[in-house]
Amino acid sequence: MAMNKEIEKEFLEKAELFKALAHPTRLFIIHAVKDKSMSVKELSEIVGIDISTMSKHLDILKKHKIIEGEKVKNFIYYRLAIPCVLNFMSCAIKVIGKK
Amino acid sequence: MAMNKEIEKEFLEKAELFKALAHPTRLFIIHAVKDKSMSVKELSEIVGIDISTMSKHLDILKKHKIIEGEKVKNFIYYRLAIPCVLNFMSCAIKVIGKK
DNA sequence: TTGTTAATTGGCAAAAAGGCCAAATAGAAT
DNA sequence: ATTCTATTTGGCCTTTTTGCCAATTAACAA
Repeated sequence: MAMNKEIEKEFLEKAELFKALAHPTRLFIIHAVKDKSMSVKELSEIVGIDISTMSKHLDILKKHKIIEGEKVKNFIYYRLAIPCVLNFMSCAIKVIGKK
Repeated sequence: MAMNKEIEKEFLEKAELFKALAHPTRLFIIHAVKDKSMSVKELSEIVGIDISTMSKHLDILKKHKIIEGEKVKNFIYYRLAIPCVLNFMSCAIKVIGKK
C-alpha cells in the first residue's frame, strides 16, 4: 500500500468528478434535466440564482460530460448525458440513511 | 419541477456527502482502509502530509460515518464503515471512462 | 513520576470555489 | 439595420477549504 504517482493521478481525477457533483445547485440540475431538457434561464429562475451563476454551474457539469446541451433557436437546452450518475444519487441516499 | 425547501434540504445534504469525498487524499484513505485498518501516523507517512492534516481528513470522513476508528493502545486504527461507498468509486471510473 | 509517542485542536495564511454585476456574444424577431 | 432575448465571460469580492506549525491532550512505557 503506497501512494505512487499512478495512484495519485487516479485519485486526483476521481476527486475532480466528486467536486463537480459537490454542490446542491448542481445536484438539483442533474435531477431536473434527467427526464426533460431545460434552458439556462428556466433553471436559473427555478433555483432563484443569477443566470450567470447558473451558466457557470452548467459549464462545470458540461466539462465533465455529465450533461450536454443542444441549441434550439437562441436557447440551449441541457439534458443528462450520463444516466450512470443517477446511481450515485441512490447510493448517496443509502449512505446518508445509515447515519 | 420546482426548488422547494424539502428538495433544497435533500440536495444540500447530498452535496455535503459528495464534498466529503471530493478530495484525493480522502479518496485514497477510503481505498487504503477498505481491507486493512490503519493508524493516523501510518496514513500520513504513506501520503506524505503532516499528521495534523491527515487527522483532519479522517475527521471529515468520520463525521460522515464513512470510516470508523478503534482505539488499540495509544493508536487509533481506522477502517471503512460503509462498503457501499466503494460502489461510488466503480461508478466514478465508468463516468470518467466515458469522457 | 517522567519521558515518549500518537492524535487532536487552534490559529493563521494561501488557495480554491461561489455568486453577483456588468460587459460582451450570438441569434432571433421586427 | 435595429432591437430584444439568451447565454457566456471577466472582474471583483466573500466564503470555504486546505495545510502547515505550534500547543494540547491522552495514553503507554520505564
